[in-house]
Amino acid sequence: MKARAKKLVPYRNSLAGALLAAREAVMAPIRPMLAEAGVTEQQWRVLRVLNDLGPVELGMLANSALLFGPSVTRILKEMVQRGLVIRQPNPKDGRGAIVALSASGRALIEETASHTLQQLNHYTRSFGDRRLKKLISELQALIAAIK
Amino acid sequence: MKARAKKLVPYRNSLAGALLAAREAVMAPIRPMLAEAGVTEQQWRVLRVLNDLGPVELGMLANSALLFGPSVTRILKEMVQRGLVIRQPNPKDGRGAIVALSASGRALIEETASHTLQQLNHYTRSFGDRRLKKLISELQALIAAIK
DNA sequence: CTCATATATTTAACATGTTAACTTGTAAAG
DNA sequence: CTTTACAAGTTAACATGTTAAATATATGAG
Repeated sequence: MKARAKKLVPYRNSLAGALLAAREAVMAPIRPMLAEAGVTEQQWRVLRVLNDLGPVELGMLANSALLFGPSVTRILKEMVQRGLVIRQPNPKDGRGAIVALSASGRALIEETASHTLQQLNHYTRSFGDRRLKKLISELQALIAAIK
Repeated sequence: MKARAKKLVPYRNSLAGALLAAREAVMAPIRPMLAEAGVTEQQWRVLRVLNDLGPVELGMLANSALLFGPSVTRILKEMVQRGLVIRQPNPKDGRGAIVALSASGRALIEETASHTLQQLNHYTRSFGDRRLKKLISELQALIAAIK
């Protein structure tokens, strides 16, 4: 018998391992689409969150897009230059800033979403629409349970 | 009437967003434990996979630990120096190498797992043992479905 | 055997993740 | 007011992610 730590299951069967593997499997076909549109996965998250929330402060953006503050600073620097987002000082707070989608950022979302949603359709056909919705709600329930 | 393209849901309700958020929530309490043991999350994945599989080639290790080849090269360089793993040329293939756990690597796993498994217990108590197992198997089914 | 092609790993280059320290502005006692 | 504590972003430093190119060896066709 091979000496193996007693209760550890194989990594792919672990919670963290399954989550990471699933995320990788889901994103693998989507990343090329984002590359086609000229955005990284993180830039895409920023665009989506701005699309969800409208103009927001950087801290809120970072939390919502699951990014760190320094990453947001860096990522926004380029996105502002490319004209995808607009950044303005926060009139309510001299320390902070407000970021919002530009028209061209919005256009990029529209165009790219048409491709990624097609891929999502493929997932729902393979896995089941209801089943996929259930999986997502269970993930959210897990997050709520362990917080 | 033609089927209309579905709209983008809020990022946290998307499949990729829920997977990323769940992974982050699960790992947040575990990362400090790994830091305590002196390993990064990626080094921990390497140790776990070696524990699962025994001595393996680098390519297999990279795939199993969900790492890229260059990352494995870099990570192993330090782990070999620290004596956590042992690296030897592959007698069957002059290009490759074989990596295996050292005794101290195995000891680190044993000790750290006792902490991480305790945290996992907390998850199962909050979320339900059966429910958690079901979630993991659904994640694996999703991976299989979209491959 | 020799050439062409494929595979395993490394190196290099740059983007992002991650933590800590720093800067500036806000808020609240006193 | 002024002092002190806190909060928002940035900068800096280093590890890892990620792709492409380079190196070395293996394999198969002729």
